[in-house]
Amino acid sequence: MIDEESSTPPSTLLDVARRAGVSPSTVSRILNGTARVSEDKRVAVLAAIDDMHFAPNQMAQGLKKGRSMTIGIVVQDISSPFFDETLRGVDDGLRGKGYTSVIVSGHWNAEEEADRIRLLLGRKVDGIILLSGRISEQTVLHFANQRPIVSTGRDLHTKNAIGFKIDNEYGAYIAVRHLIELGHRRIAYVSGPPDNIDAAERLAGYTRALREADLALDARLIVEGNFHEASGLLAVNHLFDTQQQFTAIFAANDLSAYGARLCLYRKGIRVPDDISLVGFDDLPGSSYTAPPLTTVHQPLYDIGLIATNALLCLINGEAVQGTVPPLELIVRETTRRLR
Amino acid sequence: MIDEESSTPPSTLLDVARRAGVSPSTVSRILNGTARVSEDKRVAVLAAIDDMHFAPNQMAQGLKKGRSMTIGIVVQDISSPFFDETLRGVDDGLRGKGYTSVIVSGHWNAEEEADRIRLLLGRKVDGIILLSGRISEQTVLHFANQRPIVSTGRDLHTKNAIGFKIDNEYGAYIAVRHLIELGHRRIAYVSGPPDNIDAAERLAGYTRALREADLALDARLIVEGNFHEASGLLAVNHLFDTQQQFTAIFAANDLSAYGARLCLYRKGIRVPDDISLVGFDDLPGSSYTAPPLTTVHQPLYDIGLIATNALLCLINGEAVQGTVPPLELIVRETTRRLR
DNA sequence: CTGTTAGCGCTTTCAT
DNA sequence: ATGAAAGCGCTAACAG
Repeated sequence: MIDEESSTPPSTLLDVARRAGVSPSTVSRILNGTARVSEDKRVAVLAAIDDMHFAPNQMAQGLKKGRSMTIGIVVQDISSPFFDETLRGVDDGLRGKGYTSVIVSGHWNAEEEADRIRLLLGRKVDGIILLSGRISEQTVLHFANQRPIVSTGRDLHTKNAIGFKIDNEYGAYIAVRHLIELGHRRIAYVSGPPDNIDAAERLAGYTRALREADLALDARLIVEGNFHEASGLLAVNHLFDTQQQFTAIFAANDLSAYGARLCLYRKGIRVPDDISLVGFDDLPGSSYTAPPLTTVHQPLYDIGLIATNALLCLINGEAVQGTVPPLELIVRETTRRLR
Repeated sequence: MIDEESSTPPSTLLDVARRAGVSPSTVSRILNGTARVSEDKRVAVLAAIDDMHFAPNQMAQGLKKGRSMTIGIVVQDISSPFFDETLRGVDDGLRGKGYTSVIVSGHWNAEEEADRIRLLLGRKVDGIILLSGRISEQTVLHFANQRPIVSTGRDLHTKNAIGFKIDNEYGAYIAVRHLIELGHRRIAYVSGPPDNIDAAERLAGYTRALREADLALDARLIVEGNFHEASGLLAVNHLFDTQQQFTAIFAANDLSAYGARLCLYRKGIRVPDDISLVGFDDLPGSSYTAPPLTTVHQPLYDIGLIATNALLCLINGEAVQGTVPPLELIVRETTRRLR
């Protein structure tokens, strides 16, 4: 291999200064627009920067300024459509602001999550966005006095930590009420993990909708899932194995709705003709399932965007603005009127 | 709000040294295991570190050592199941290695991609993984003499840049051959964007399979898509609008296969009974569509893992190891024998 | 085994 | 308007 292409040692601000025949401070001033510089020097420096391919070393800048221009994002799963949508919002919220994000995963584990936050803090991120965090509010607050934090899934509102929460109970409520309005009386529920707060709230919404309609709550119609496709399939299978009677299924999230739908397909049961199905999340793929899924739309993208703006505000000591749009039922083609 | 919880100014190595009554070098040595230190001092330092909640400033470390312990990942879409799987591989490949990754998106745009790479370089990443890059090989090589790069989608093998390429042509070939073996004669193709190299190669595979089976290539059966769901739906719609006769559809990727499937559903056409369908990618969701999708499995996760290991090798000047497993057809339930 | 010293590349007073 | 100098927090010779 020819070595002439070999690693150019990256040029430094000092190199540029020498080449342009000015002091380092002058170069720095031009770079940051910190002060006026005479036109001739400016031109010389810009030229030098250009043909030396100079780019400031962000680590040096960061060390000096005490700001890394990096924010940390904590997700629970590096590869899930759920987090993806939110990340897209974050990405857009950061665009053009000069910030970069580093994404780490807590893997749905409070222990690991705290660990990753410590890592981010060591990396001197300027702020943290916590998505579906598992750690306690107290822990969040603890970390928050090192760096500002905005978190989803909790209501927080202190000087350096704020949180947005969506109304899971309400979301589940409107989903089930929709089914009831369609004439369904026996509605099965594929739940989320019992230790998950979102799951618990959705269960509460399911319960309330039933109660308000004077429908009996039948525990046999509630099957535990874990938010993944496989659990949806298993859950519905279980419903059939135990010979439950039902005309509709409400799944705690879209992924488990997909699993439920596959189970139904396997059994030759038509959706929505024989059984209605509604999910929760409205993942991007849910408008392209066959048939497209009726589901509760979570403003995932907006949440990412709003959280990012809020964090930027906290970082700059500005007042935080923006609220999360409400949940909304998207009626597509997996539900229909009974009879 | 009570201010007593207010921002603790993060303690520095010097603080620790003072508190433990030793020199900064000693603390550094303990931190890095660089040299032996007497037991009593070690204990004192560790204690100090502990109760001052000290964590080394990575920016300072990085500046000094010239290594940021960060690698950059360039994807084209921050929220796509395709990149997700690969990122999961990268994440696992990095685990426990002390490296953090920063993910940026080129948004399927060569210009922006180059921009993001420059950004990563400015952030002093120790290496870059380029996923489905759009920039020219020359550009990659150019950047590569600043930092090692490993790229997917191209064959590269220089001192500081290596690339892995999957055999798209072969993948498409086995997909179509499967259909032919099942007795299909008129096989429609929903292509990818014509300027996309992967798409072009897949088209070549489709063509070869047809040719080898002495089947005529009918241009009317080839409809342009763009790798997204909507384009799959539109493409198949177009096929019907123009009254084409076909018994099977090969879609250039899973996402467009989903769209195609929805179109078929809308028209009341059964899959696979009336029409067979095969995709390309094997996204995680493809085993949970109804019916589960027959598709060409791309080892996305492995690609991420292997690319990461390769990059780590490049960074440490070690010999690069590992090859990407071959593509493989996963026969599920959207294809069936004709008649 | 341990402390002193000199920077890594940049920004920022402080003079001029 | 511009340069000299100090220093962000850490590591790595170099002495001892």
